[in-house]
Amino acid sequence: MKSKILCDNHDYNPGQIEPYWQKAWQESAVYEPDLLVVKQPFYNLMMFPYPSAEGLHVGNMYAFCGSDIYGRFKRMQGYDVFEPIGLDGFGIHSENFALKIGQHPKNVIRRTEANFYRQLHAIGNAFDWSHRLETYDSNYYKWTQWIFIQLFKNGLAYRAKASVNWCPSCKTVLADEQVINKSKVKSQKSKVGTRVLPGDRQVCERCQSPVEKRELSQWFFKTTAYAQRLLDGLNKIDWSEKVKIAQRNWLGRSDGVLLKFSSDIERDSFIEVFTTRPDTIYGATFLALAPEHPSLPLIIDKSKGLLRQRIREYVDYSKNKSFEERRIKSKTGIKTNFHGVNPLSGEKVSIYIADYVLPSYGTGAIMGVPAHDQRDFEFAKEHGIEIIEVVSGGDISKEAFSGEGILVNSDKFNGLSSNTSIQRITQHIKSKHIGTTSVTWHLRDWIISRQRYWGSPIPIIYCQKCGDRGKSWFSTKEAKKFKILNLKFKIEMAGWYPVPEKDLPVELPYIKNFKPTGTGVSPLAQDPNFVKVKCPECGGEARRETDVSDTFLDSAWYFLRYPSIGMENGKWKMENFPWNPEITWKWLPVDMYIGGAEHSVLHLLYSRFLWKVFYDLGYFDFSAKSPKGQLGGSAKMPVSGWEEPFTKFRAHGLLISKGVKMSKSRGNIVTPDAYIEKYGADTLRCYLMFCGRFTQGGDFRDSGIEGMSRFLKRIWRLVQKNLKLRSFPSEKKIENLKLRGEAEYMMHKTIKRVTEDIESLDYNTAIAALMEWLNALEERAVGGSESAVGSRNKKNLQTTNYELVTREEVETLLLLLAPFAPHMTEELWQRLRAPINADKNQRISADANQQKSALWSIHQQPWPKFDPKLAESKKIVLVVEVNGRVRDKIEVDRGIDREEAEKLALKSNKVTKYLQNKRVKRVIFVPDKLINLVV
RNA sequence: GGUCCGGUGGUGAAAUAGGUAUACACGCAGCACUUAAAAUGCUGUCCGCGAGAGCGGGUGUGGGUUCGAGUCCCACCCGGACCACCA
Repeated sequence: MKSKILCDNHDYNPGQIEPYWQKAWQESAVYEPDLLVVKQPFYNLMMFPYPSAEGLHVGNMYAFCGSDIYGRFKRMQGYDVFEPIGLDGFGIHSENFALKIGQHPKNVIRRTEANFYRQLHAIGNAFDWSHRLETYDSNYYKWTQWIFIQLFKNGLAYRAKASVNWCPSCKTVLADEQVINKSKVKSQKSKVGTRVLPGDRQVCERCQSPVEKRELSQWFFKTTAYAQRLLDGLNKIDWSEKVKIAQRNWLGRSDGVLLKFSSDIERDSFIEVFTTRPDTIYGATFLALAPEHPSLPLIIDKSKGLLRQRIREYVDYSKNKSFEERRIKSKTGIKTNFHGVNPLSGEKVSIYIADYVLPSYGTGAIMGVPAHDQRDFEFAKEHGIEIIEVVSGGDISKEAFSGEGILVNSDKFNGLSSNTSIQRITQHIKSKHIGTTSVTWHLRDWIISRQRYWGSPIPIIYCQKCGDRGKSWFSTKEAKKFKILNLKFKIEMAGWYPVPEKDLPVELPYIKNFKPTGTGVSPLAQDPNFVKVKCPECGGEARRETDVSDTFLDSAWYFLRYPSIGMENGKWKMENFPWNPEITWKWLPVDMYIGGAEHSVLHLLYSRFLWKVFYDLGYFDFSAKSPKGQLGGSAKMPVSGWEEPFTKFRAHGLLISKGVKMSKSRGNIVTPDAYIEKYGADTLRCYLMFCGRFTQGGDFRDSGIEGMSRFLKRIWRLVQKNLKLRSFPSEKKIENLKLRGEAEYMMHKTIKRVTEDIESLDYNTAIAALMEWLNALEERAVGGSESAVGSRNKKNLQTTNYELVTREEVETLLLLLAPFAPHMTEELWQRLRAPINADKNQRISADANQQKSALWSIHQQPWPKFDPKLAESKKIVLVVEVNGRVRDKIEVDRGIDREEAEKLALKSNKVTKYLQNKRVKRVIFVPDKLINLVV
């Protein structure tokens, strides 16, 4: 390592300092803990970016810096912090960007990768660059494919027909997250008076055409099998409450009953419905089936003449209807000639087909209770169906009453409250065997397939020959080791085989015309060399699956991969298993995860799902008996156990610009590069964190950053002058100076505030605390007050006021600021620590040996400690109120008792003026805060 | 329509087991330094009345609880985020 030459200029020059220390840190691996050896692992993770656009904007930097500050803080607290970084480069975002600029994704990604990593270096985060990963690297997606295969073999990945979002203009399937509400678009364009109305259009994010539905065969992951555990697990983890709520809502557990209405469609047939309101069953005056309901073919078959024709037309019409039409407010539907019988009232009710009934929720059929459900109410009005009130409390002539009330028109349940009757009726239904209690979820299975190019090819092979004979992987010898007992599943999967694991990865071929085809087939289908493959079972001609997997699959496990990268040891080799057992045991689950709230329900839910699958499949079983190998090193005992991947998660707020959200369409995206160039990364980092509370976001304005620049310059000057003006021969003495009084209190108070504020991510107030302390230190330096420090040479004091700031204070200030401004504090720290050349009375550069010593950097120093007693002032301002109004403030000793406080309060003229000789009826005394005299 | 979060000076924002509202910073004004400007430093800066001490008002609106409410409760208005015909 070359000798470090410390910059000796007086001026703060971030352009010179920052690259210098970034290089030095990397050369001596300050941020690269030995994952196998270190004792106190702390996995500090931030959501990795998708390099889709023109580069990182300050919103991204905001998130990364916030995470980095926490990691640096933890490192100084003695943890061995691992803070990896990578790129989520596969997926529609990146592909769309490539389409937009008319270049191939494989070429674009090389440029964006370089640009992203350049920006990520420039911001000065404590990344461990030796563990980076890119999801589009075949060394990575090999294992994404492997994961797909494990799910397939365990019956958790299956193929089925499903309606998906289809954009007729872009001619492609869209992910759910690419379908947006038109009203949103409007309100973005003109802020004036647009309101979000119900039933707004669902449009394509890119071209704004209305999105349609299409029935396509898709691969699914069975997330619904884990619904209950995904819900239960939320209680074990320390996450932002709003994210937990969002997940609970998305999982959407509804408790209700499944109820059978006997029907005359066929002999002994029935229509089953789900309801959460069994108390309203007596008011069910019709049944409505989704057009996709399984009994539709039979109904059409058994209907006659014109009606048959009309039902068929209606079903076709609604199935192909765009979302826009189907979401329209009017409730369309058609009456069949069939009937059901209300199992409680015994009334005969008509069966309708109505497309406001969703096929994918509940049973795809509902009992219509117009009096107590608004949608049913509208439908009944339109179709002249009887409306019977069974819960009193509303006015059902105007609208449905969905609240709770007292039951009427409900036979023997009349007079009961909704709550009681729900229990009683449910009991009744169960005892009569006409229904059961049931749980329905909003969560649906995860559609994995994407008919796009830029993704990980789904590693599955289809063999027509085997399929015709009803054979599949599930009829192979290997499959017997797995417990897939569902016969129907085996039949449905006929012809499908996973790619043999030894053949992974299935490389994404270079396809010149990577544009979405519009035929519902991925562009990969164009490449015969890719498609043509031998059947792994019969050896005959077969074809590959040409869809790629959803990019959310790539990002659902990346954090498991990071620590293992480049860590081949013992029995574990990268090509054997995706994560090193020893390392994984030691480093996972993630200790702190920071990311955007926009991923509350997608990424964070998918990650939890996969993790639970891995757990069930024994991939975290690293015990000696496990086939995965023996365990070594010291393991951490995760607080949340091994069933959750992220022990702690905090959502950062949204950084807005000039009052509104940053977006391309508004043209208010701020890129960090120019700011780093002008002010330096440290200033930008501090300013970003000062904009507002980290978990709530902030407003980025150019004017504000100037103030932060001033703050850092003042720190620089304080330390620099303190260093320069200090006479070296007496340095020893200065070091021994003891703080006392106000100065001591200020220091301990500031350490306390900064420590607590960083822990709770309130970085803005942590910086404010540092500013307040700096103000106090400067005041002392300029004012020359002697009282703050121990005995001093008075003569010396006149010329060297900056010496009034002690070494201890200067060092503490730098340590507290280090997570926020890592480069500048490092430079000043090294200057303070540089040895002195006695002859020249100058500091000399630290040499290579010194900096090679294990803990040379400021970022490796222990975090300052505070004494809780010293962090409290000796004196406090006691507020004196009369009848709850502030009348005086008196300075008293901390810990003053009630009697003493009252005595002092009554001495104050300002107070007695308001008492006017009236008798004090009551005295409220809040220790060390206030005394309130009530007259 | 649902769920959640927020609404505090000219601006970004502090302060919640109920206890000094506006910390910290920006901006602005005045002053110092300068030939001048920049930079820097100092002083002032919630609003109204007042020369001043001081008095009164004030945390989206209207009520309530309390000795005391930015904070808790009820109703409403506005903004944002996420979800959305979920039975």
